[in-house]
Amino acid sequence: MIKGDFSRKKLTREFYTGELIQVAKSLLGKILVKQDEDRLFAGRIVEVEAYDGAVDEAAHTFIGRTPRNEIMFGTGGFLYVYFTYGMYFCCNVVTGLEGEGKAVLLRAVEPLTGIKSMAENRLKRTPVDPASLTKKEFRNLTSGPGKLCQAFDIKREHNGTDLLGNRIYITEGENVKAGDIVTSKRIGITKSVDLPWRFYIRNNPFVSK
DNA sequence: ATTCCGATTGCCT
DNA sequence: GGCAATCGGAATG
Repeated sequence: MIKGDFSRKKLTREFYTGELIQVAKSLLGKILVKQDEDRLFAGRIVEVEAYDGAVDEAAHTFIGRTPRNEIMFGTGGFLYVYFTYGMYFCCNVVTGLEGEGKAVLLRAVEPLTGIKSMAENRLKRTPVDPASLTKKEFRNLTSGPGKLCQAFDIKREHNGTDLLGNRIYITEGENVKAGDIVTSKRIGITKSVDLPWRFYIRNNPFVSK
């Protein structure tokens, strides 16, 4: 359905510079695309979390500007990629304006294109026959922030990527009905734990946990 | 220089 | 459900 479909419109700078929570919810159902030299990856965004350095102790920007969070303090529409737990990467969509320090963590996507490559990246062996994956293995390709970055091969070098460029970008997708968006507390954090800033598509099998 | 610990995952009981 | 893996960023000495 999406494979080979380049007709969908890219999200604009105006979209990304909008209000954090609005952007976070609106990202659900959109298509994350990564075009490598030899491979194309695409997945439908099904789970996100919002982070806001102005009020949110869990945000990397809460402590003020550092070399690490420089991209997150920039203007909306750039990718903030960070390394965590000594072995994983997580990627965020920066939102708002220069200096605000707001971003949306991409927590899970539903694989659409490049599934064979995603499986090879996740299982760390090659070749992999996608048809041989069990339902559980298939779900496990992109059902978490570290998993989706490994599947898409998103790493340190992609920090700061302009989402209006041609390497990594997000396009329009299928509309998600408001009633299908679930709001909850965020996962895996120890500060500002009560902010209801996790959003996901109801009953989607790729949503983490 | 040293210490602490994390926006995670996978394996073990 | 518990916990180890693994390392870089930030704080502290």
